[in-house]
Amino acid sequence: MESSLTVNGTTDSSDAGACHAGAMNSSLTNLDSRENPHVYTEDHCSPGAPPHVSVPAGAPYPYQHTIQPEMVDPLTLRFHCPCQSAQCQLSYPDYLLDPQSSQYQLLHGPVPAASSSHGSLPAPWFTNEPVLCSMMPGDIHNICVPQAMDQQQFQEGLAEYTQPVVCNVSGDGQMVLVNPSEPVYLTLSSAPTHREEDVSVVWTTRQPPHYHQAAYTLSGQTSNMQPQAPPAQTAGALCELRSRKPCHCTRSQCLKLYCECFANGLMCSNCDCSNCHNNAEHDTKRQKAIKSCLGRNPEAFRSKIAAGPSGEVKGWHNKGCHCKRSGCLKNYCECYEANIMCTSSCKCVGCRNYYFDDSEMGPKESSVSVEDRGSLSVITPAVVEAVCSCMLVQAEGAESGALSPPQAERMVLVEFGHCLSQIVKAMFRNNSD
DNA sequence: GAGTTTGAAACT
DNA sequence: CAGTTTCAAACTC
Repeated sequence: MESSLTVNGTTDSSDAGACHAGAMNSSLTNLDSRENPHVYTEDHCSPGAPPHVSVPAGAPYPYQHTIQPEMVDPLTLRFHCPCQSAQCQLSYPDYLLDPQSSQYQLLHGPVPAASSSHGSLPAPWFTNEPVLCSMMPGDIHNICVPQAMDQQQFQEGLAEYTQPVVCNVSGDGQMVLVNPSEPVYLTLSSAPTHREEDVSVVWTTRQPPHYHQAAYTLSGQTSNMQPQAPPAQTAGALCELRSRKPCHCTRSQCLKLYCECFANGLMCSNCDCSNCHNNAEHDTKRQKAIKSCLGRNPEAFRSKIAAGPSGEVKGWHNKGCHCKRSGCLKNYCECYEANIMCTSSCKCVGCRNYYFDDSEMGPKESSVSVEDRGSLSVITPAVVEAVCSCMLVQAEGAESGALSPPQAERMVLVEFGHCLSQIVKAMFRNNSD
């Protein structure tokens, strides 16, 4: 998962030095789950990518801070320490880490829902990575509960988890901590997000007196997360989701990725589909279909749109589009539809959906000659930021190593050379396509 | 609303 | 992995 937060505790001071090629080639990402899952640093190699660790957890370290709720950036859902130090290393608070005293734990590794006896829980929808603030709004379906499950099913299902789940939810800054060892019946309410047709999810409970769940809202004007009283119940609906457009499938039984509901990890509800099997009544078949899709592509249910450089939703298409006739200027194009520009990952023909310095222009307004596209599609804002980050890492490394200014300058320039080399290679690849 | 176009997903 | 078919959404009239 190209998630934003990661976690590990490997001592690896070479990470920073290893920044250049990896960051440029993989274009931001690479979750780096290693031994100690509890500490992470901001990643300066690849904006939007998971931070990784260069100092072991528990080691005395002046820049190590504990995550506080107010550190969550309401827009990016990432943690930002107020110390602003490039070397800052954040660790999860004790209440999330201590399995003895805490009702919460971080969830690591695949959720064992696949072994669920009744098979009702959506194992493939759960991320394989730690989920606390590591998910983008578009990933909300990763923690969705099948909407047709009744209370008993839901409780039975959750009871099978041995670890509580810490869920980060919605682009509105909602975060929910759920303890499945004392499961409660969750309901969901929705709120409008950046796209009118999208709906983000807010988990709430029916307020059992002892429920171990906390919902926090980051209101627009305040940076402090305050416990939020559960909103009014949305009786019945366990899962309201983004992209709640009804599908019109006729032949796929809504059990293939052609079906947008299925592709979003949703059961069909109020759709115009025929012969639909994407519902609780056909759960066995549905689970089989999910497995089948994951067999073909383990990332099948992940959002195709990666986060942008600062973690915002707008970023780039993971696989890239393959448009041939639309010029990537119609909604047939997945990039255009997501209001993002095509990148070097795309294999489109005659693309006109790319960035040109028309400043405020988005992908749907900008224009530039097709000939320039090869280079422009390589030097995306993400790449520029990645280059800057890599150079910054070198500068910081030089600083911490007490190198002389000329030596530091040299390190930075060498790094820049590495990055430039990668960019040029990418341009040639692009132009030769 | 019917028919056409389009490109992703699925299949071979 | 490339080519073909299937599919459903987007688009046009």
